[in-house]
Amino acid sequence: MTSVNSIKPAPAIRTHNIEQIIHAPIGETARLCGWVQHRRDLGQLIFITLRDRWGEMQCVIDPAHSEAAHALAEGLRNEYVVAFSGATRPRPEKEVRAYPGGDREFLVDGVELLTAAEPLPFNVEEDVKASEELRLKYRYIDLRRRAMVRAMTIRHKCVSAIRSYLNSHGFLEIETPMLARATPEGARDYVVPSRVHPGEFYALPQSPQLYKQVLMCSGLDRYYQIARCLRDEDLRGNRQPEHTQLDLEMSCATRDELFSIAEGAMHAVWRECLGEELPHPFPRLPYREAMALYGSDKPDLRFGSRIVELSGQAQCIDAAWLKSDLELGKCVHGIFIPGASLSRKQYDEWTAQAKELGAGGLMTIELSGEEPKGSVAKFLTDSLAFAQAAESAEGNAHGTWFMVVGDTPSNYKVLGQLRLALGREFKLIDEGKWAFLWVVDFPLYEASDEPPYVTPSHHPFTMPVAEDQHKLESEDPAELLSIRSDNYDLVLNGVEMSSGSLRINKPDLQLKVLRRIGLSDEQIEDRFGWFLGAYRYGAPPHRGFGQGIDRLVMSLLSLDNIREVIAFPKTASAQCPLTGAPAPIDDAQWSELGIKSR
RNA sequence: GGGGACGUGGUCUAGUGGCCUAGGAUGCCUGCCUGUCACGCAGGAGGUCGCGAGUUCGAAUCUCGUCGUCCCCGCCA
Repeated sequence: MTSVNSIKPAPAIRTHNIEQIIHAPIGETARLCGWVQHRRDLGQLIFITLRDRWGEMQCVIDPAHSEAAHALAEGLRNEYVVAFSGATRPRPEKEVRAYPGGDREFLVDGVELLTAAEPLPFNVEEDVKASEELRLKYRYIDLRRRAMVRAMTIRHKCVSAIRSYLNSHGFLEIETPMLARATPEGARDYVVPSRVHPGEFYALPQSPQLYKQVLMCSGLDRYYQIARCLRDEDLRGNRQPEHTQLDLEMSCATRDELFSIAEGAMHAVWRECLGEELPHPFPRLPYREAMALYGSDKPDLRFGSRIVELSGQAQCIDAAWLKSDLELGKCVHGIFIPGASLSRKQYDEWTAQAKELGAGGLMTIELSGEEPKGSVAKFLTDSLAFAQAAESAEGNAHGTWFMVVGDTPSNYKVLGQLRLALGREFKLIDEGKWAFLWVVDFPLYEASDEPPYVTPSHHPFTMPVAEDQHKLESEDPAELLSIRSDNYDLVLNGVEMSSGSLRINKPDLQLKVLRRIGLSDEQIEDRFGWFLGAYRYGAPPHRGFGQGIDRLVMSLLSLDNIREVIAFPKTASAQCPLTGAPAPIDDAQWSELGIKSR
């Protein structure tokens, strides 16, 4: 019998990766492996840029140094996988470059071709020219690009920073099933047929929401999971059928304690991924104020130009149509855009946009010059009022007021949208800024078009505040809409990053809320009976949130397309160009599953 | 479900009724070249203009349909 010790270790395929050889002392002997990024054949001398995940190294093959290596190197082509043995040496002084490893080159004395490559469907270059469809079809090539390696690396660091932060704060990472039970409401489910139970189906989880609440009932107390969430809905630039979420839940925690954990995780991520320190603590804004000041439940705080009520100042606008609107009880709201000055054509374009958003029209007063200009300037009896309002809103009276008249919620909506568009147009947004904030105290319900004309603004497991719980019995939508809850979103630069709440932990209250969304007792028992059961045997107060990891990584990298941060994403029609999924299954599978095709 | 944009050698693109036998760049192939780094120079191969129908003497170009991609609205508790 051969002793373990008698087997000699195989010689190394690779001794250094490129990052290591870049940082090794010059003169280091090594064997490098990588892809031929580029070959520059000068006839005698051949230069090859060798690429691996960590970097690039210029390799020199000199026939005067090694005839054999040179003969082999002549046959190398782009994206061949090779092993070069040799040693680094300093570059001639004139040839030194500023990039990493630009002070040295790798003089090759042995070339081994590990695998040849056919000519590629597109070039591996940073300024990629191939269409996105082609990049996805050959994703394994696209992922060789530095930008993609960076995205995958940052994504890894982000998740890893979150894990290590939460692990050190007493959280357990617990996996929950992918083969789950369909729940009514919400998004459409992806469904998986059961072979063992013909005609019955699992649903892939839209989120681990119910499982994590049950884990709290089990007393696991602090749970998190980097969880895949699946929803069969139409896609967008920042939406995929499967996305990854930091799902977290904690028992017996105040809102402040939960925020401190969430903020700590964000601090860890920014430190690990970008080496930046975020402000502490993140500002908080009640939902009601967010709507009144920014016309949005996810305001972009990278610039000002808040919404201001100008009904008083509007008395100085002597126009009959405006007076009659004000007498009808309508309000004037406006935002002041410092530095903005509009041509007639631009004014018409902004007016068209305001009308599309539901405004009757758009009033402007430009305060940049001697005399006020703008659409209602000629009706002004006193421009000082608007100058003062601009001064107190923005500390600046050079710019333009954009104003609408109407009922307050509609004004907020229009100005909230205009604010973002104007902020972009007039370059008010500080792109280098990370404007985190908590939007808190969302109402339990928001208005809906269908009976009962309200829908949960977060989800039906959110705790209504105690004093408002009696209103759950009401049939009046206005009454229902006034129910408050301990419900919060984390917003970054105008994008919703996470969403959470204090959960209901009393079975009778949970039952009431589920009835409220229009479910019969029978449906509730059938679909949520198991969940309510968990609540009957001792459910602690608990709260948590879910945070979109894809969006987080997009923010870290300043990308606006979710596909750029996912290794193998789906197209807008939910297909995978690489594998061809989804695809038909064969007849045997149909019959084995006991289901029929339409 | 609705709306919009796009589809031309491997890749990116020019071409808006005849001047197109479809131009360029890059990649690929051949040759030359010892300090290149998007190497350079010379030559070469490579296209039924997404697919189908129609209008026209004539269609990459106009019309309709269809397929695919992207974006927006709906949808996404």
